[in-house]
Amino acid sequence: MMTPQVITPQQMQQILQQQVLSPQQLQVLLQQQQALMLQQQLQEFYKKQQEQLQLQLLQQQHAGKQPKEQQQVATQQLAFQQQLLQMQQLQQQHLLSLQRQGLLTIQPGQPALPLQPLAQGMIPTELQQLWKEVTSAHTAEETTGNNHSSLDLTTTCVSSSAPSKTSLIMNPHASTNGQLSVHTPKRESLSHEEHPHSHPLYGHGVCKWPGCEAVCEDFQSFLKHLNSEHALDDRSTAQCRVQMQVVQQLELQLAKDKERLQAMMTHLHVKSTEPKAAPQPLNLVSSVTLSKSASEASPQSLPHTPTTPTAPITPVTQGPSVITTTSMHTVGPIRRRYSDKYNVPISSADIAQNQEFYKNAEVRPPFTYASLIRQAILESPEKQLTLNEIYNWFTRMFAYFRRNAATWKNAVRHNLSLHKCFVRVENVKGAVWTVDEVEFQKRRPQKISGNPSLIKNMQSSHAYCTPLNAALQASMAENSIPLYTTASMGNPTLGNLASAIREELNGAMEHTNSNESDSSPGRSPMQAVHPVHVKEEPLDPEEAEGPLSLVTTANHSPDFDHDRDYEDEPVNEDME
DNA sequence: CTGTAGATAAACAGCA
DNA sequence: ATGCTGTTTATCTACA
Repeated sequence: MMTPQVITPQQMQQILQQQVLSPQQLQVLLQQQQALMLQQQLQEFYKKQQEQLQLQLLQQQHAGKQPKEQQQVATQQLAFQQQLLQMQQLQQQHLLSLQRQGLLTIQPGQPALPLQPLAQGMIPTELQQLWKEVTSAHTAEETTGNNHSSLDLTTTCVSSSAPSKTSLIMNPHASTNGQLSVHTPKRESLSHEEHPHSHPLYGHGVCKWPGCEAVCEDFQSFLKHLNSEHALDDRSTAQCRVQMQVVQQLELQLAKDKERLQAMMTHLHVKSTEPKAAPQPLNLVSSVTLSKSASEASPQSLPHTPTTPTAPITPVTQGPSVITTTSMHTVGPIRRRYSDKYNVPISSADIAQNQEFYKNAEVRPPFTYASLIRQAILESPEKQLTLNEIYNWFTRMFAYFRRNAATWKNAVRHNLSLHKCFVRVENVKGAVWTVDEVEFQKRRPQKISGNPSLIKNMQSSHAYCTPLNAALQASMAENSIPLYTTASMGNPTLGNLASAIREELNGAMEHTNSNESDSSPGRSPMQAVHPVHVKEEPLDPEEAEGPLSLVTTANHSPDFDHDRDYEDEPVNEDME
């Protein structure tokens, strides 16, 4: 059973679901899978990236001579670059996740192999760096961790079920338990890299254990916290599993994006000089950007991209990524508008991925304040939140909102006051804010004009079941987007985020729906995303399967309180 | 060009 | 006095 062979996601899910194996066994299994997949993926990825870059260079040379074609090509390239960036991001995230949990350790000899030859020219510096860190972290952990492996998953894991796991170490916090004070600097916290105490689970003065984020003044208190709050128990184990799920989702997403990238490359190889591509940019843009980003995919907004609205491009790294041509790393006050909505991610996997992404990367979420506030409120058990709880939600869910508190908090208050859809309700313990769903929908009545019947449908249907369901249903109806009911419902966070995102999609979708739903030959933007099919069973097994209930239990375990300490940014936040 | 919506900034009042 | 909460106004930008 432990043969290091890549099993299918379904199999993995099955195993996870049935829980026939002990958590430890599962983890070991997952490690294997992840390490294997990761290696494969990275190899492929680098190959493709290299190819692509060469292709782009060629194209650029050609395009320089043919002004007319240049535009198309440029557009395609932009989309393409986005895709690649996304891939990078995904890779980074993936590695980060694995690394953060200590799930990933790579055999010292192996990882460099596919990299070395490429390293000279093409590999993004951050990836190289990452590899170095991963490998060095491995050796560090291996040498130190072996000496005093205290009570942690590794110990139990290795001793109980997988004695032969020498190449893969699953070790969430061996180093911390073992008083390893100087840890290999992790890319995770760029701004903290100079700090002597750096830990993948510690950054910005908060514990980065998934869903925790307790404030720890210094590294010592963090260690204490880690040992007391995240010792080996059911909860930690569950959370660990959840994190594995997250990683798995990322992997799935990565696989899909790779496919897409492949298709794009194939397409460009074959047709890059074909004149037919004239109307293409539009379709290309809509489908591609829908999946992610590329505000610059629109030719008009040339050097202007004020920030990186949605593109999961972590500012985590120092060097600009190789393919980036424009400055993609600014994170500042910006004004994003509807254009952003075209960039909104769509699939369930995207959502999961992005949720995790926004939690960790200081990238501005592509949603309006109103949508976010609504989301926060709808996510709450009672569908009502105090202002402070809303603040907390923002900081919890989006790394971006862990800074510039004065600005966005003001904006939140402003939005609460301004929009009729937010209703203040006097409560025993003060005032809470609720959402008037009808009002919220009213905000842009004409926008859905492309589909009047759907509006009625939705408005009557969401009448007043739970706001969440209403929102989801409405969104589903409006956008004809398949909703992975099990997944979304299983996990309020994902579900609601999904609904938020779909909400934001309204505008964009209405567009594409009314204007071009059938104008694109084989791939309308919607189809490009997913086959239409509403609720119930998870669609293609790679998508939404998975015991998301797991996520729920872990993320919302009874004693899981995150509203505890979300004072603004953990004080000393004045980087930049 | 105009209207609308969102983001941001800021002034201000009420309250604890 | 201070900080938080909530309201309101103004300005700017993006977009249809």
